[in-house]
Amino acid sequence: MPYRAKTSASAILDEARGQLERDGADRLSVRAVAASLGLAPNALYRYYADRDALLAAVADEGARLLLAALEDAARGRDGTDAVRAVAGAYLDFARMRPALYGAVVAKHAFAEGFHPAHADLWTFAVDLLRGVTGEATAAEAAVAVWGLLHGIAGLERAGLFDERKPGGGVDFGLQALLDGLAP
Amino acid sequence: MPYRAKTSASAILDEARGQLERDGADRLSVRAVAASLGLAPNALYRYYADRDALLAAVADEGARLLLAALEDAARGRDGTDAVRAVAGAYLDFARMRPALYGAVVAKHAFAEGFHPAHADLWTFAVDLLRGVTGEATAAEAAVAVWGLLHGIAGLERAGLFDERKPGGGVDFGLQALLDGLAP
DNA sequence: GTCTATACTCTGATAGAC
DNA sequence: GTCTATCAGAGTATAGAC
Repeated sequence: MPYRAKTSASAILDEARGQLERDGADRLSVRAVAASLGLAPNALYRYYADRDALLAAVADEGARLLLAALEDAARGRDGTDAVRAVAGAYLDFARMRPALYGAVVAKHAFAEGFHPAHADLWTFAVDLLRGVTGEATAAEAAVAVWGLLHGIAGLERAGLFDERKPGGGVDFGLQALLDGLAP
Repeated sequence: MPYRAKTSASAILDEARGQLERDGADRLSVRAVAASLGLAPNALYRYYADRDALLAAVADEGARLLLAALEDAARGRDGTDAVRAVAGAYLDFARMRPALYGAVVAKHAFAEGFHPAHADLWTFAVDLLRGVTGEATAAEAAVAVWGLLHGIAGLERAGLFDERKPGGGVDFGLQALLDGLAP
């Protein structure tokens, strides 16, 4: 074996995630990742088919990290308390790791192929809302709550609240939605 | 005047919007737009400083089109009826013109510089919700409703609902939120 | 003042040698 | 599994034709 492995899929993934979080998803470059690892410009193609595959792997890793943060927030709570705590953790994640969050919820993040971590996120959300609405409408409620959080995060990132920030707009909306969802 | 103008800012904008809606924002190329207009690869730089400026112009145009669609939907209605009609029009716009919608709500769409069309969208949303909640909490309610719609649109685009579609998840969430907002 | 020609750098990607 | 070499395409800067 004239050429021994100098890297690994996980080392590449770590470096790619770092660059994505630092510079944004748009500027994630296969070549830059390779250079940071001391490799030839195309060495990564042994591990990931193309740039999109690398991005998808970063997104899956991000979904795992997000789920872990949400589970932490929910531990020891239930009902609307749990939802409120999870909502805070969700928005914190979106605020503190915007590029990684963007990759998690990017176009086709859920649909394309099989993404176990994304499926786990969805299962977690439905389980969480089951404690508020009961079994019958848990899925619909999960869509609503997740939608509200995702939307708030997106509008925040787009800068809608920069100057005309309505104090506590997030809590207000979540409270109203939980009121409306109460059985 | 030895050289008559072969193009104009609005012709460039139209062609750019067409290519963005056809191929997606990622693949909007200054060179391709120039080629479609029969110009040299870099002729557009007389009209737009760089690719980002062109993209911002397309986003502003998109915000104008979205606002027009929402105003159409609201005409002749008020209260929760108006909100429901506008919500339908909003999601239709996001579904039928996904790339343009994405440009309207993209990162820094609202914050960076002065975007009159985006400000008009925000004003419209607050006016709309004032008819439901009254003056005191109209802004917070607008954040909540817009957030819900934006989030649902984003999760739809990401493919969350592709196979486990909860029937009428959107209507369910909007209804719950309106219930919670009712004074 | 408007467009063309040219060139530079960076990107993703492929082919084939070792 | 990694390398070198190479390609096509992108954004963009500059110089100059008219």
